[in-house]
Amino acid sequence: MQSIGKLSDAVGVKVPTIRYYEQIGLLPAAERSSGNQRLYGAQTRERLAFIRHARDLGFTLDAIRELLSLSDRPDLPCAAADNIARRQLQDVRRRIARLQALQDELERMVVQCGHGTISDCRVIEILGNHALCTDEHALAEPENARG
Amino acid sequence: MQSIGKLSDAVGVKVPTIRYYEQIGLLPAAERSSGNQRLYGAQTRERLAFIRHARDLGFTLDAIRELLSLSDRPDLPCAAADNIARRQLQDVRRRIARLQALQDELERMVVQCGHGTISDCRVIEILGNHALCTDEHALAEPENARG
DNA sequence: GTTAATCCCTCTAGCAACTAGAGCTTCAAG
DNA sequence: CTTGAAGCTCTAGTTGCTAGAGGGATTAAC
Repeated sequence: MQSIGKLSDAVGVKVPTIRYYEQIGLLPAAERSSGNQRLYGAQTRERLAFIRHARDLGFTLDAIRELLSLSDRPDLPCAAADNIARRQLQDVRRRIARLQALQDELERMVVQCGHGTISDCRVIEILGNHALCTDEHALAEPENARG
Repeated sequence: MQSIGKLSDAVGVKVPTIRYYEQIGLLPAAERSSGNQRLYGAQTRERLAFIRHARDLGFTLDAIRELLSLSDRPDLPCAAADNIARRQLQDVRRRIARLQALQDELERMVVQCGHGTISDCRVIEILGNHALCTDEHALAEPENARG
């Protein structure tokens, strides 16, 4: 059994974050030592590694909760988990496309800098102008919850 | 001059969000009608459109504040802006790299999913197992402030 | 010219997903 | 057996919004 600090080091999730995950029910309430300190076994460590990895990949805690509940019932069809992944993939592709456009503009700006003033740069114009957006971007539904 | 509601519809930013941007100083204090309601002209509308797109691209409000400080002073020599632009570009490149790794992994998941039950599905396994990560992903520095 | 619907106002409180700090207890190394 | 790190609980702060209460303004219909 590991202390919370060792678990933190092993998995790469900060101590308060682990406690937070327990608090919101993503991790089960940990066993306690005689002195009331949390103790973790392999199972919880794996679960935490799963959570950490999914967070790194941009999954919300709600999506992770969903995935974890699925993994507890492996007899269900795969489609549910697949749907979550597909939704994430769509979002990621959209973000990459937009960032690519911005990267192009910023690169051009940096190149052009040194030959004039900011007013020559098109970054502001590009970002302010709907007409210059890609179709994908222009049609994007209102985005939220990126907090 | 537009009411806040029309502006909201035109730009695709919710009314309370516009007021919030004013509150934190991203937008100037709006003109008011005789009845104390906010009125907006083309200039603020463009500024808001800029903010919206930059947010869509994943920039923090602080980064946007910086970019806006460029457009607020287009007479500055590019040398002054060069630094900011380069830093933003670095950030964009890092973002793209991370998202690309994420995209690859999600694509792999979706391909491998789709037959059978969750027990056959590798989404859970892939997310739980660091060894299956791409190098890029495995080496990613801890991400934060996504909340 | 009034009434109803719909906007708009300010203010406070809440969300996700943490993070930081205070003030105290427990553990492990020397 | 001390001392310093690590743990505990609790509260409050962060970012970027979002929702609601309780009221005033504007507009469209009658």
